[in-house]
Amino acid sequence: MPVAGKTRKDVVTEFREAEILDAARQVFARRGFADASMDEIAHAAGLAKGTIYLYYPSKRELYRAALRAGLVELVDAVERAMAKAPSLAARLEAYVTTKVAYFDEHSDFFRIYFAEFGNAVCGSSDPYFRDLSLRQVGMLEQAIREGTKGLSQRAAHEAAYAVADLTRGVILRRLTGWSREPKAEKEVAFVVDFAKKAIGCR
Amino acid sequence: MPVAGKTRKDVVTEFREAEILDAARQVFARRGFADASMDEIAHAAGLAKGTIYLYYPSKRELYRAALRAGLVELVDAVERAMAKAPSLAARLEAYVTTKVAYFDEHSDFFRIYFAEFGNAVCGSSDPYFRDLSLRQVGMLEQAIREGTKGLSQRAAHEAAYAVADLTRGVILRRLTGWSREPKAEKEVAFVVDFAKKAIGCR
Amino acid sequence: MPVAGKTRKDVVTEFREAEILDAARQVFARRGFADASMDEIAHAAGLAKGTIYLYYPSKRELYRAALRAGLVELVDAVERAMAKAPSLAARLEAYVTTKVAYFDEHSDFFRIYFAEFGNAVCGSSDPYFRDLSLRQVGMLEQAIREGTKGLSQRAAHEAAYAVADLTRGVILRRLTGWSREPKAEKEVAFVVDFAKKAIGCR
Amino acid sequence: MPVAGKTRKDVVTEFREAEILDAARQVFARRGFADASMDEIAHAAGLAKGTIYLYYPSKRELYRAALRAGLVELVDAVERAMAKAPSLAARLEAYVTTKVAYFDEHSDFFRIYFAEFGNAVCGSSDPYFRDLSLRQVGMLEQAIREGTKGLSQRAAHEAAYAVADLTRGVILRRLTGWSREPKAEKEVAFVVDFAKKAIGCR
DNA sequence: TATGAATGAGAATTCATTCAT
DNA sequence: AATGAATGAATTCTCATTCAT
Repeated sequence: MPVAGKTRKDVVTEFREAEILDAARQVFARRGFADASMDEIAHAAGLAKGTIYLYYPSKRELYRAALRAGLVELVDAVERAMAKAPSLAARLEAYVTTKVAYFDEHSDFFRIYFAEFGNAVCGSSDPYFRDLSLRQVGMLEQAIREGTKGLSQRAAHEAAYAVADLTRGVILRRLTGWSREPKAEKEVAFVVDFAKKAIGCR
Repeated sequence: MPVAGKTRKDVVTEFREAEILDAARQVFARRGFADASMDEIAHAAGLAKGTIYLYYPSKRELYRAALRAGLVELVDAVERAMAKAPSLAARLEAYVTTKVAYFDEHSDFFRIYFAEFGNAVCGSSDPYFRDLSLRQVGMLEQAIREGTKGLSQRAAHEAAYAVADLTRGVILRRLTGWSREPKAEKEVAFVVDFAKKAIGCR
Repeated sequence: MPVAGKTRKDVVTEFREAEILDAARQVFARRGFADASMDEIAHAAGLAKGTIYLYYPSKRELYRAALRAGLVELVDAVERAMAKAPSLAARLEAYVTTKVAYFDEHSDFFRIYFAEFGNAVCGSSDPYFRDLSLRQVGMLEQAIREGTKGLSQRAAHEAAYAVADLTRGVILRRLTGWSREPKAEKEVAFVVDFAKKAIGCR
Repeated sequence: MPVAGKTRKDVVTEFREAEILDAARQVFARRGFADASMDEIAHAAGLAKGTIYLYYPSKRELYRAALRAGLVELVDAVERAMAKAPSLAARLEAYVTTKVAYFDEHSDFFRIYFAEFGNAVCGSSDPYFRDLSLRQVGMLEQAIREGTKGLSQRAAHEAAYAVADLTRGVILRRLTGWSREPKAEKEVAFVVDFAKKAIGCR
C-alpha cells in the first residue's frame, strides 16, 4: 500500500541510507578516507559491516555519497538564503553567513569538503564537486554583476572568487581554532565589508 | 677529520636525506599519504626500502619531514622576498608572487601543504606547520601595520588573513585548472589590488 | 484431503523442489560448487533466497540433492535401456549410447557428476554416488558374464570397468571439444567394438 | 659470486618456490581450490601468509603453478619411460606403469589434475593443461602407429585415447579405494592386454 | 509459505616495519 | 651502511544462513 508515492520499504531504505551516511560522514571526517574503516563506520551506524554493502557497493562509493549529500545540503542552504536577500550586500552576507553557519554546525563535514579541493589538484576529485563549487561562484558572480553598474565581467568574476576564498578562510580559522574571534558575526561582517570596499571603491 | 664542522659522514647523510625527501615529496604528492608506499618512495629514491628506515623512523615521520622541508623552503623564499620590498604594496606583491611562483614550480608539494590545513581541522596537524603558517600571517600583518597609519591592529590582522586566503585561492585555481587565467601576473595583481583597496579605502 | 496418497501440499512441495533442483543444477554446473551463490540459484529459480532454505537445509545439501537427482535420472535411463537390449553387444551399446546421449543433453550436469569422482579421491564424496556408480559397473559386469562363456569373473569385472572408463572418456572429449568427431554414433561404435574385441578375442 | 649460473639468491628463491608449491599442492588437493585458504597453505609451508605473495601474485596463480609443476613432472616421467621402451607393448606398458606409479606416489596431485578435466568442460582450464594432455595422447598415437602396420590413423587415434581413458580409470579406482586389486602390476597388465587385443585383433 | 534485510565469520591481499646478512 | 626477504596485523568485501514480517 504505497502512500504518497513511497512504500514502507522505501521509507526504511531511506532511513538506513541516512543513518549510514551520517555515520560515514563522522568517521570519514575523523579519520580521513584512507584511515576510516568500514568496520568503524558500521559500528558508528549501529549496523553490521555487511549491511553497509547492501546500501553502498564500496567504500569509495560511500565516501562519494557522503560528500555529495553534504554538498547538496550546503549548496541548497546557500542558494535559498541568497535567493531571499534583497540587495547585493544582503546576498554577500547571506552567502558568507550560511556557509559559516553550516560548517559551524557540521564541522565534521568540512574536512571531507576541504579535502576534495586537494583531490581536485591531482584531478582525482568528483566532477559533481567541481560543478557545484563552480555553480556557487557563478551565483556570487551574478549577484555582484546585478548589484553593480560599470563593473566589468572579469572584475565580477574575480570578486566572486575572492568572496569564496575569504569565506573558506574564515571557516578554516574557526574550525582549526587559529582565530581568536569566536563571534561569527564579526568575521562575516569583515568579509562582506572587505568585499564591498574592494568592489565598490574607485 | 671534521672540516668546517662537518665530517664526511655528515655530508653523506645530508645528501641521502635530501634524496629521500625529494622522492618522498614526489610520491606523497602523487598518491597522498595513505596510498603512497614505502616501496615506491624507495624506488623513486634509488634505494632499498630498508635504507629509508636508517634515515627516518617511520612513514609518518618521513611525511612530516617532507612537509617541513617544503615549508621551510617556501617560508624562506617568502621572507627573503618581503624583506627586500621597500613599500607595503611591494611587500604584498612579494608575498603573493613568491607563493604563487613557488607552487607553480613545486605543484606536487601543494597537495601535501594543502592537506595539512585539513588535518589542522581535526587537530592532527604538525605544530610546526601551524607555527610557520601563523608566522607568515604575522609578517603580513606587520607589513600592513607599518604601511598604514590609523589602521587598527584588528583590521591589520584581518587584512593579513585576507591576503593569505586570497593567495591560497589563486594557487588552488591555478593548480586545479579551474581558472581561465593562465598569467600569474594578472592574478597576483588582482589580489594585491583587492587588498590595497580594502585596506586603504575609507 | 489426500488424494492418491498426495495432498495438494505434497504436490506443491514436489513442484518447488523440482524447480529449485533445476536451477541449482544449472548454477552449480556453470560456476562449480564454491562459486555458485544461493542468491544466483534463488534468482534462477524465480524465488527468494530464504525460500530455498525451506526446502533444503544448506547449500551443501542442495548440491547433494542436485547431484542425486541427476544421478537417479541417468542411472534409470541406463538401466531401462540395458534391460530392453537382447544381446551382450546390444547391452553394451545401450550403456554407452544412453550415457553419451544423457550428457549431450545435460552437459551442465556432467561437471557436477565428474567433480564427484574427484571428491571420491579424498573420501569426501556422497556414499550414494559411490553406490550408484558401482551398481552400474555391476550391471555391465553381469551383462558381460551372461553374454560370454568361459570368461572369468575377474575378466568380466575388469571389462566392465573398461567400458565405463572408455565411455567417460568419450563424454569428456565431446564436452571439452577436444575430440574432432562430432557424431556420437561413431564414438559409441568404437567403444563397443573395442570392448567386444577385448572381451571376445582369444 | 655466481656459481654454475646461479647466485645464492637464485638458490634460495628456488628453494622457497619449491617449498611453497609443495605445501600448495597438499592443501589444494585436500580442500580443492576454493576451500583452500592461503592461511593454511602458508602454515603448511611454515611461512607467513605475506611471504607466499612474494613468490606468487595470487591464489589462482599459485594454483596454476602447482598444477603446472606436477604436470611437467608427470609428463617428463612418462616421456622418459616411453622413450626407453623398445616395442609397442613396452611403450604402452611404460605409459600406464609410469602414470599409475606417479599418482600412487603423488596421490594428492591427482585431485588437482583430475579436477582440471572438469574445468576443461566449462572452458576455464589452463591451456597448458590441454596442451600437455593432448601431447601425451599424441605420443601414444605415434607409438601405436609405429608399432602396427595397416592400422588406420583414425584407429590409432582412438586407441590412444582408449589407453589414456583406461589408465585414468585405473588410477581413479586405486585412489578412491573402489577397486579390490591392490597390485598395480595386475591392473597395468590388464590395460595393456586389453589395448593390445583391441588394437591387434582382427 | 514466502520474503529479503541483516548478520558476521571468513578470505584474499597489502604494506609498514624488522632484521639477518 | 645498505639490503630486501619475511612478517602478520589490518582492511575490504562476500555470502551462507537466519528471522521478523
